[in-house]
Amino acid sequence: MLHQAAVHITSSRPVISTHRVPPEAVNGLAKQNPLVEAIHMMGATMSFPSEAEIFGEGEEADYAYQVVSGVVRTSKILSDGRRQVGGFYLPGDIFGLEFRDEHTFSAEAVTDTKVVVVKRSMLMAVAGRDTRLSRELMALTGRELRRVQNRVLLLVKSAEQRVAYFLLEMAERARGGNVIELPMVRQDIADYLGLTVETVSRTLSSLAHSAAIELSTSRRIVLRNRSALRILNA
Amino acid sequence: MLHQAAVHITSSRPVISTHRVPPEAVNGLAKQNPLVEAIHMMGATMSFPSEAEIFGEGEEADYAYQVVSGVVRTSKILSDGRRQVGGFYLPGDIFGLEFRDEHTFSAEAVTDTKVVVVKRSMLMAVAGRDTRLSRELMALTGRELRRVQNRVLLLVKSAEQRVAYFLLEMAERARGGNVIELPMVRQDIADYLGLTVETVSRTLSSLAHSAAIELSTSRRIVLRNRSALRILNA
DNA sequence: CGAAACATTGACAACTTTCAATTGCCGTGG
DNA sequence: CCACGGCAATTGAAAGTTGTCAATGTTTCG
Repeated sequence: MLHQAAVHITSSRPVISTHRVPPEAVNGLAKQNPLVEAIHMMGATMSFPSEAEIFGEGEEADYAYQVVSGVVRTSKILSDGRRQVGGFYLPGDIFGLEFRDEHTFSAEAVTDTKVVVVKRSMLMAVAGRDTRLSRELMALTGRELRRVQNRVLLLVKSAEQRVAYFLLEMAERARGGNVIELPMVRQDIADYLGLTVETVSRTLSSLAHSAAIELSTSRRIVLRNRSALRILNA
Repeated sequence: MLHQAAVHITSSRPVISTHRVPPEAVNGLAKQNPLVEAIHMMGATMSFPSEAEIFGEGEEADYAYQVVSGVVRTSKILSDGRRQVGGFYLPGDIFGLEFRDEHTFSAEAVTDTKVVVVKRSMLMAVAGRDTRLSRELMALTGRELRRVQNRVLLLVKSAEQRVAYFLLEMAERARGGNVIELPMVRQDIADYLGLTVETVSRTLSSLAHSAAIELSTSRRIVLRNRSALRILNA
């Protein structure tokens, strides 16, 4: 039952820069979203090197974050030593916003990463006055809840289904068409899907053999037959 | 991979009664909770016989519900025919409140059940004026999110750990001390934990052999050694 | 270039599901 | 009241899936 768990300890310090990032810089979805606007108006940008911790599990959840560039993962170490990855956040995604004073997960940079940080109290204060913002916060929460519920549904499926789902999800979110450049290592994927690295690796190989995907390099995957992947998921 | 799935089809009609239920009637937690007060002020009570559907997956989520008596489960049929149970709701618990217009899960009465129903729009209207209520709604959402996240952590554990967790959770929520009167059948438990009935049954038998629990009848379980169960969870 | 980290593959073990049979429980009707 | 039927629960045996351990191959980066 004990999978190996990859626990990275990095003490790299983040670089804090005070200049403002124009909202348009992020994924183009900035306009018309009051939440994104608010974050960029009031926030400061910070840079984290690969594998650096952005915040720790149990720390006070005083800030909300939005990815500007790079990729972030949230994770939690289970009592048996394994690690569960809560999710991956790509440019434009918001993370770290909690409904209680402690972070449930920790957050780490998967690659060199830039994020915008804003104090939660500030966000809440504005939300008290701006209905659109508070509505947007509700919507964000709803999406987050749905995302976690989908993970529950995912975790009762077979290894093949989980991996197929992961590939389709990444392909859609990263918008690289059929080519996926994975920013994370196999261990991250395994801990996200509740599998071992070996099972993830074997499943990918098997999907490659059945011509559903192509493994150019271990980090670059091409979807050759999306519907085959979707059927697995079905 | 295909477990058997228990799909119950019942066409029993609910009984709608218009009289108000005094808030104190519910679990004693009514006072000081503006959300519970609001529900009972504005809501109507409905009765559902065992296994009746309260709302269906995909239906419009116009109402929020609170259990008065009995037990409710939410569930979803997966494309492969299996069923995933989202959660069990005991007297006092609120369910069916969504952030979008469709229900993600369906809800059924596990036993004969009485619930209070309130229109979501009414709740939201009041929340717009009453800060305490809107704060309570946020808190409820936060708890729900945490609950689902815990289920994610649960589903990556062994069958024994899942069953132990389930027993401890039920014992705590039903407040029967060490005696648990299970309102649901084994299939419900299995679909909640992402296991098969056989595995649940075997695990319970094994826990009974190791003297951690006692199976008086299949519906009545006595916790004999809570710390043994907790260690499994650890 | 070479070491270290990452990824893949194989063989085997452990856990869970599947299929099948049996037992126990409970309500209904004779 | 008891017997019967039906459903729920348990148990057994076998198969399938995933995890574990170990070896080998590959990539990355100083």
